Amino acid sequence: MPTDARTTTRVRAADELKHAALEQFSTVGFAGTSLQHIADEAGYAKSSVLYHFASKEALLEAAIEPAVAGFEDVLEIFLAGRGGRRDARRHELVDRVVDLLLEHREAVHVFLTQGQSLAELPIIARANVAVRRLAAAVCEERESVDDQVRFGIALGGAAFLLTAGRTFADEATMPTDDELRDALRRIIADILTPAPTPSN
Amino acid sequence: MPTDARTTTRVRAADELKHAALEQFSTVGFAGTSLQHIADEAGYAKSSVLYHFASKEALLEAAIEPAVAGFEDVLEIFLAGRGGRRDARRHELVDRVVDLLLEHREAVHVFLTQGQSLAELPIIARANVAVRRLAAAVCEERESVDDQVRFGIALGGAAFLLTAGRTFADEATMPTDDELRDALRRIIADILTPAPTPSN
DNA sequence: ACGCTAATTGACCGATCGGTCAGAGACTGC
DNA sequence: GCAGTCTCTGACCGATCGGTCAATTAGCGT
Repeated sequence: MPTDARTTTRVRAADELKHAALEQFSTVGFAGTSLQHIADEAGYAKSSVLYHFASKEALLEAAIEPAVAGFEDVLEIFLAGRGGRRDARRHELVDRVVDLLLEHREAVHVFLTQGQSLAELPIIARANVAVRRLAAAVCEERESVDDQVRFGIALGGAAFLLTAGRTFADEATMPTDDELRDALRRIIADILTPAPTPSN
Repeated sequence: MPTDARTTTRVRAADELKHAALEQFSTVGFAGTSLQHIADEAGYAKSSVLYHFASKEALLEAAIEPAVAGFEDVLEIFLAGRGGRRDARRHELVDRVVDLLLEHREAVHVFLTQGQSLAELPIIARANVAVRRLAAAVCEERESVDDQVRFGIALGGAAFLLTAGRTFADEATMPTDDELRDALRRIIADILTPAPTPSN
């Protein structure tokens, strides 16, 4: 059993590597990222990356697993919940998903935009299942084209905004995360509710 | 001056390569795509790719330039237009952008999601400028956080839906492009119009 | 039939890829 | 002080990367 000092050292190195890896995976893609570059960014040698993680795929899994687990948790909470009206439950779901997006924005961007090409990796397959179940839960029995489009735009759009969107943000007008959280909660709930006639 | 047969042959080869390249660039990313794989997909040798295009970067430029030019055109039409109310002009802009997204979905996905990491390439820099100008045009003088978020979600979400979104689409429920066009026009216009009070 | 050019290809180049391995320091418990 | 373990590293491996080049094939006008 390792000592505290050892544990923190090991954990810190692994965390630094995961963080550097996520940044690269979400901007240049998994296939386009080299272990050498990740190591350089984090201040280690390439061999050190493969000491802490068995392979490039294992590093990806370790980096995005918390985000995938978060989606699964949020989904189960929503599916298990019986109390409250449908509106309230859905608002809760949106709030939780927005929190997830803000906390794990890079990881979510990775498995949303590369879920196709990396589908053979178990962790990505898990993420794809979670996203599909989330879509089914949000659209419920209504499976019209509009509902699918609204869900896809809301989820993909939020993920885009929080990562790639920074490319197009004006110089000093970058909103804080709290401003973003507030805006995203309102706007996404708005998008998923198809402009109901006010008396509905 | 080449003959018709020669021209069509040359054009067809270049088009096949551009099409194969776009599919790879939009799914695994520019850095993660190899010329060898592009050549294999299109049925040519790697040397042939570099015969038709001076470099990997030149291939990217040739593949996405029409999409970038389309954005620039749509933007200028919108900025030059004086007639009609603001609503009508904005609806026209949305319709044209949706058409662009449907026609050039892969190219748009490329420069939206990789505009950060490829910013040093001239064609990508051009695309980034066009997107920024489009954002400014849509939000006009109103530069609230909400407006920026709505624009980012609408554009990024639509691009996501049309490419990566297929990963999560249910088996046989894939809508046709015409259904998508119709839904996108209505929903995006809806998203960009911040839930006006009905009597407004 | 001939020469010319466009189109395509395989062989090859240096660099970099993901991954292996033996060993060098650093720190632990004894 | 010493053995043991954890962390980290450079040297090295076969494969693949983007790119060059000379040679081959095919089709054109004359």
